[in-house]
Amino acid sequence: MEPHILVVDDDREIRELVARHLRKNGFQVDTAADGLEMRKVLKTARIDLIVLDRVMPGEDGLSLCRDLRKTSDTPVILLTLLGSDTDRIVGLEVGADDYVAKPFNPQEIVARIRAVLRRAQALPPSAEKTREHVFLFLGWRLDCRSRRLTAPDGSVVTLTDGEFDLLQVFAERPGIVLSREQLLDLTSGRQPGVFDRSIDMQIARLRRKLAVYTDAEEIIKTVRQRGYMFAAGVQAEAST
Amino acid sequence: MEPHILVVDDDREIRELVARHLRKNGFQVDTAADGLEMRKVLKTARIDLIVLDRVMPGEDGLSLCRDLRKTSDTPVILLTLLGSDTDRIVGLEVGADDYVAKPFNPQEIVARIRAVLRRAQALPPSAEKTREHVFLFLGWRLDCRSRRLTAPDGSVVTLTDGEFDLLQVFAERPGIVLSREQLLDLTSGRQPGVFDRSIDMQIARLRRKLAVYTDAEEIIKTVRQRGYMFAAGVQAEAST
DNA sequence: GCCATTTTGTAACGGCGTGTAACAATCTGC
DNA sequence: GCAGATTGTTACACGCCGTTACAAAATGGC
Repeated sequence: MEPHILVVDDDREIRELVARHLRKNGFQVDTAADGLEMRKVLKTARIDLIVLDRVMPGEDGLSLCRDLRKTSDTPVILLTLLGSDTDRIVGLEVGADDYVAKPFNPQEIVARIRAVLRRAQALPPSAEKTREHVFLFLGWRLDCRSRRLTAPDGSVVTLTDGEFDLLQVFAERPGIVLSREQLLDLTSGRQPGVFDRSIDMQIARLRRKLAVYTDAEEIIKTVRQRGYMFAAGVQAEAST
Repeated sequence: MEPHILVVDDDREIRELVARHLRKNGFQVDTAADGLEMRKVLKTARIDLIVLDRVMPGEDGLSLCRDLRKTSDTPVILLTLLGSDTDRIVGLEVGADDYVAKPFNPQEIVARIRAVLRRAQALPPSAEKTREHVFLFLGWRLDCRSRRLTAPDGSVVTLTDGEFDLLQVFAERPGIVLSREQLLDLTSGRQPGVFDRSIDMQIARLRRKLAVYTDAEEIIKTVRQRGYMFAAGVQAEAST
């Protein structure tokens, strides 16, 4: 019962290099040169994990991954060129489970594959998934696990922990005016000596991210003298 | 039903200044010049909150506060001289609910008193307190809300979020060997692209704080090739 | 409507936490 | 003991976030 790995890369040399290393470490390996071949393999074989080159001619690894996620939970590890920060972020936003930066250490790939696989089967039914929620409002989508926020037009921003906490607090209380003090309490940002104007900054930063698509004040309204209010009708969804 | 505030300060001028401002804002105010008077007042009157000068001749505000915490939950606001960082930390470690730096704006005191009172009665029964736990092991004491760790000799260190999460994960699983990977998963530090050696760093930093009293390896043992293990018998306590 | 005052928004700075890389120390098996 | 692997440690860099200071906007009195 060795795990079956599918390596997708247009560069034949890298493909074979990776495949060889994986076989040497006890994996069953298939390869594919592009998205077409990949889908063909996926139809005929049981694949436990896909190693996917980030940049390929024709269908890019990123869009392949995003596409895959619509229909399948098969873990994906991205091969990205430089571990540049933008690459990292984009990789996550597309639903990859991990990534390895090229040039890579073969052992690293093996280690990451093992880690992802172990984790994937560690929570197979839906144990930890119970608390995974998605908030929807005005066409926006907030994924609580990845802390990614998707605008109605599909563009994505990743929130920091603080921004996320704040937005979640709001999303759980639409139409309620929350004072700065309440917001501090609710976001666990409450520590003695912290003054409530710092909430303003978090609000501003959050609004800046929301503003990539909408006028942010439509979503988080400021209520003079009293605080802020989340203005959108929200529905929460369990994501399983 | 105005709230009753007790102002404790050896400096008569400041005491009266504060008291006057508080009365002007609708509070009932008592005053005391030292710890003796304070205790006398506390025996005879219902006091909702204590404003306590940090530095006083004789019994210091800090030790008064620490002492108070052993028998009472009455909120305490410390008046500390400069808002120096050490002061802030020490204040928290002693169980104060907030502090105000001198020289202070009278409005600020009022605002902070209101905030602390509102919070105190916002969770009066034990609503949020259910999750408040204290872990005890080998004479150590870990308060989960304040993230303060008290050594058997009474010395206190404040843990960062990461250090706390790690220690809690351990404390919940005494005698179990946890791999780096598990630790990453359990401490929510798990993000794609993070390698497991970073756990070593957290362990090291945590050990450094534990080492103020014990040989840290006695508490967090390293199990070669497999990970780390919490070595102390633990009991958890609800702190209410 | 205008001006003084209060309230909120924002840009810039700095501190703190923490991941990474590089190196030192330690352990294991021969 | 010695080589190689594993773990500990130091130094550094980067990101998040609280603060400060100032600009913009709203409010109220006239």
